[in-house]
Amino acid sequence: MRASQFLIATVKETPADAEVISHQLMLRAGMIRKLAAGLYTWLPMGLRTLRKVERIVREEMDASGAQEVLMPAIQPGELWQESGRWEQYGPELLRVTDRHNRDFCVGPTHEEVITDLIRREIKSYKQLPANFYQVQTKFRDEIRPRFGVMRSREFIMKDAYSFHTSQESLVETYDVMYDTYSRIFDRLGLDYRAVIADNGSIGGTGSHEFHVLADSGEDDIAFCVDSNYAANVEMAEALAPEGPAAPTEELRIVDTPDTKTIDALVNNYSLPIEKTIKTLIVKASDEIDAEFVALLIRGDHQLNEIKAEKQPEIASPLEMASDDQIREIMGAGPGSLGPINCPIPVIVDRAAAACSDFGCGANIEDKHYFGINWGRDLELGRVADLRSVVTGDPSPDGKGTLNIRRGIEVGHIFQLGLKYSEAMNATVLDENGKAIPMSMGCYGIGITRIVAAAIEQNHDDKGIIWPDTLAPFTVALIPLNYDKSDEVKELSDTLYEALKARGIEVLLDDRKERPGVKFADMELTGIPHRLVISDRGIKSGQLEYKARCDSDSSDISVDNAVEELLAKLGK
RNA sequence: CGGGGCGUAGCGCAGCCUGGUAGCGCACUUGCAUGGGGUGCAAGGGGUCGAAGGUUCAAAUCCUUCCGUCCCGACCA
Repeated sequence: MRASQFLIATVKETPADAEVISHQLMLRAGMIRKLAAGLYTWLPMGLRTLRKVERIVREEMDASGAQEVLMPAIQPGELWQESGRWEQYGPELLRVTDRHNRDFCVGPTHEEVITDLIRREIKSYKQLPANFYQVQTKFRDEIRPRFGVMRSREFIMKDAYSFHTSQESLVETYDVMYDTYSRIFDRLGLDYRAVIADNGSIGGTGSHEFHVLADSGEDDIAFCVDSNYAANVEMAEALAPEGPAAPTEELRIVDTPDTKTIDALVNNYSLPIEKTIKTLIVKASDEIDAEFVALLIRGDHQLNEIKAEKQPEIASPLEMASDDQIREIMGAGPGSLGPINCPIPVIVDRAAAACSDFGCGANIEDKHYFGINWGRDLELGRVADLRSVVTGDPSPDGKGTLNIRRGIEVGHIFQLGLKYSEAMNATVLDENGKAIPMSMGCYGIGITRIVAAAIEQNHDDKGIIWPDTLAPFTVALIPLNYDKSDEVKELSDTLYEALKARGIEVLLDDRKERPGVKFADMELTGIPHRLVISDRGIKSGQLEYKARCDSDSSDISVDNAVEELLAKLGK
């Protein structure tokens, strides 16, 4: 491609509304333009990279045995009524009506459509298992679209759906997809983790999210530094520590005016924060004979709502007691609460249960107990895993310690089980001629989001640094004085044609621009290899080559330029 | 949804407080010079100041409403 014939829409200034680096660089490099909130046009420069991501995903999906289909973006509301999601889905589902006033939606996902297709087309167990995928535009009316294509309303997703006669078969395909996804993200050159995920409301048995590690991510990922264990922070189990140690202090009650927070307790009474315990009052579930439950968490730890909601005694969704309710039940306000003389059931976090000689509120205004020990001073209540893991906690797989980083979710694989097939009556006949609902799996990859995630991991102060696999062009030929020097023009054109003939994607920057402009644009857009063609170089017989990711340039001989350049590309 | 910020040329912004008919930088067009890191000089083109209503002799500026857009929030005792 000649740069003079290609829209190079680079800009020097960073648009004011771009917050994260990938969004800034995609705008500055002329990859995307915003049409409206959460809606983006892909310009030629961006689309070339988007297509590369798609191609890698297609190649690996095809290699896994999945078959490509293409389903409509607009879906009949009837199908969503049938699955029950027309009511469940909420305002994120963009609903429209046609001229006959019939309900439709712009598809945020395609379980209903594929299930409808398969129940019509597949009748026998002999046709299973089968896995169908598409690369297609989705629409989700996000509350808050942000970060450019990272969380947009319209986006391109690869979604796949598998069908089975048994759970075993589903797990088999699930494992194949797990490996396929790992290969895809390896080929994309991303630093990622396969994360054990919450099944959420969709139900089912197994689920992994694939997260690209980046500070701009929207999820906290706990992962083991010594093994491949990784989980959403909400999901990671906090193991029980050793303890408690034998008591060394006497129980005593202390006047603690103006001490309503853990910080104040630690600062005013030089108590180590691991020796403090906070008491949270939450609504009880219907299963027990109490209105509220007290949760005990170590002062330096945080309550994990998801874990708490899973406790049978606790109401789900989690609801904290109001200040007034707390005073009424406990006889003291927030900041002075504790387990001693506590009138309501208590659940103790594992780490709190391992504390000795600890301090907490006395259920009397402005008083705390210090030197508390379980067993000696009060009965230990039921112990449970209630807190979120923190950096340095032991890994639940017993193989090292946990680290926590932000992650961008770029893929999700999911064992759906019978949820849709039962709701929509998608059955096949088994060996005995009996109709059974098909087990289903679904597998998504955010194609557009991957482009942004890749930039988050591959950039410097000059711009994007594409790996060869994702770059819009592999080589930039930068002639200096292309319009004035016949020698430069001739050599540039010759090299351009020769490289094209060898299947290399070349951008020949034949624009009538100054060298600095061309260098800056090629660096901003992240083209991984560049070759400068100048009179000076021709005279000396050596052309300057530089890789985008290297700081130094090297020479390539004029006479053997194509072969030497191909060698640099590893071809 | 709650809170906050911002809407002035394609982009980045000033002007608004204290009303008097719009400006700067980049980009764009033309010319000359320059020609290995966003070059210089000169001359140009481009704006219903987000929209509607109001106050006023006069509104980008003050008031009201609406719209758009961005950020933050939706445990911690």
